[in-house]
Parts: sequence; C-alpha cells; structure tokens
Amino acid sequence: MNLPLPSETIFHVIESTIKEYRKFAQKNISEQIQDMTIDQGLVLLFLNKHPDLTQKEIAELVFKDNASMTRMINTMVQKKYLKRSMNPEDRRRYKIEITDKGKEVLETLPPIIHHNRNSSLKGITKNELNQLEIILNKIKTNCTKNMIL
Amino acid sequence: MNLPLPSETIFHVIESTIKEYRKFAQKNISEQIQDMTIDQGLVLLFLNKHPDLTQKEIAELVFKDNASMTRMINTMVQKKYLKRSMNPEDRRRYKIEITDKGKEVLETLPPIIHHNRNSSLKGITKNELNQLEIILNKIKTNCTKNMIL
DNA sequence: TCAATATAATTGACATATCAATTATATTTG
DNA sequence: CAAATATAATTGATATGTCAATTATATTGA
Repeated sequence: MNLPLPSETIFHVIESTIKEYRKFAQKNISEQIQDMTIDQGLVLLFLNKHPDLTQKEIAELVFKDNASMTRMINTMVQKKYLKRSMNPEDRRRYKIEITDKGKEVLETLPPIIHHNRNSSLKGITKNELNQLEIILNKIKTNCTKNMIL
Repeated sequence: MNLPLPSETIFHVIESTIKEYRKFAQKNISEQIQDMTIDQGLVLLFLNKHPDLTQKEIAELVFKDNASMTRMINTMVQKKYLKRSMNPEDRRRYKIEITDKGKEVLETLPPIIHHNRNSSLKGITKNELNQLEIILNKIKTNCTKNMIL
C-alpha cells in the first residue's frame, strides 16, 4: 500500500490554512484585547446577535462540545465578560448575559475581525470563494453521509 | 459595523469541513484500533517513512508545537507504540523508534486511512482539488505574509 | 578558547478537546 | 398520574494547545 504521506494530501492543506488564519487572527486580537481568545470573541458575537442561545446551541456554532462550552463560559464568567442567570422558563438551561465589560469588547472586536477577514481574503474573487465553498461542502457531506454507515 | 456572523463566513466552512473529516476518520480508526488517535497515527506514518525525524520536525508536520509533541510522544511511549533512545550524534535530540506494536498499527492503519480519504473525496474531480488547493494556499499566504507586519 | 548565542526538548500553568458518567429538570407515554 | 425517556448542563479523567521559563547540549565568533 503506497499511501501518500498526510502532508501531501488536501486535508493537510485545509488544516494548515485554517490554523494559519487562526494564528493570524489571534495575534491581531491579542494586540488590542488582552485575555481574549478568538473563540471567546465568537461567543460574544453570537450572543450579541442571538441573546437567547443556550450553551448547547452556542457550542454547535463554534464547533465545541457541551463540556468545553461549560468550561469556556465558566472562564468568561470569571473574567467578567458574561453573567449566568437562571431561566425560569426551563430550569435546565441558563440565561447567559453579556456584561458591560463584554459589551466593551463588542465595540473593539468587530473592526479587528473585519480586518482579519479582509486581509486574509485579499486577491480572492467572489467566484473563487463560491467554488471553495461548494467543494468543501461536498467533502463535508461525504463525511457526514458516510458516518452513519 | 455590520459584521457577518462567524457562521456565515468561509472560515466557518473551512473549519467545519476539517472537523467533520477528523470526526469521520477518527471513528473509522477507533472501530479497528482502540487507543489510537488520528494524530498518533500520523506520527507513526511520518516516522515510518522518515525514521530520523526529530520531535520538532514531527511537530511541524502534524501542526503541533514542541510542548504538545513532547507529551504526545510520552503517551505513545507509555502505550508502547514508540521507544525513545539517545542520539549520540546530537545529545539534545532523541532517536525515536517504532516498536513492534507500532509496526502492527502500520499494517492496519493505511487501508483505513486510504478508505477515509477516498470516501470523503468521492465525486470531487482532480480539477476541483487543484482549485481547492490553489485558493486555500492564497488564503494561507495572505495570513503568513501579513503576520510579519 | 570560551563567552555568547542557538537549538532540542522539557516543564509548569492554565485553557481547551473528548468521552463517559452523572445531576437536575422536562417531556412523553402507558 | 407515574414510570420511562429525553434534554441541558456539569463533572472527572485524560490528552492536547499555548505560552513562558528552564535545562542540556551545540555552534558561533571575538
């Protein structure tokens, strides 16, 4: 079996791309906001737009599992970005609120993220982006479809 | 600032694709080899092809940092997949050898990985793969180039 | 030569990833 | 209604990610 090395596959390219982007984006965030990771920032953005999200729902949006999300929100509460309060409608869930400190971040963060996205996509056409999305979705579908078997 | 939500960006698509692939691949590996993660498998594949790799070099190939690689190899030594011995040429480095147990894995693993790659790329043309690679490399270059600034 | 610098690997501290088990509350169904 | 089942979140255990500091050895250059 002459298997190409992992470093010669498209999966390697996909993974290294997203890792480079994350490193780049994290660096630009850290320069302006200390103690703020990309993922914590994403949580704030989602909660800001959709305040009623449960932990489980946020977890899916940022590709974490529930356990990680519990701990991530713990640290964000400790760092005073978020506040947890009871949800009387369904006492299994929490209501998660953004604190004033969290809202400050929501002023600072969007321009940084905007810049990150723009400069990492510089020179790439709309058409290329569409192509990219279509092909990646094919791969993704193949993976989820075959998972069931 | 009307920033699109992270879930609406191409980065979300890239990240979700690689995560689905990893989940899919891990599942197929776990069914046949217990106690073997994808990344541990990749380390074995690289070491098999290039026995003289240092920990630092392996780390780069699988996108880990040195600290993670130290710990990963610790656990692989504990699990008897690898053996560390001194390198008399340069005593800062180790010589890392694959044990018999590790070699067994190298018999079992390649067909699984082959199947994982094939079925997740089913229906995708050579041309699409080329396109994919070109576009992703553009993004990656943008990130690394701008990192210096 | 030997002092300064570079490199490979480790360690500590803390955050996150993952899996399985558990708790508390809701919902469904016999 | 009560028992069975489902759901949201937590917890424990272990692995990995990341950063900074440290150790041990090599290399370089005055």
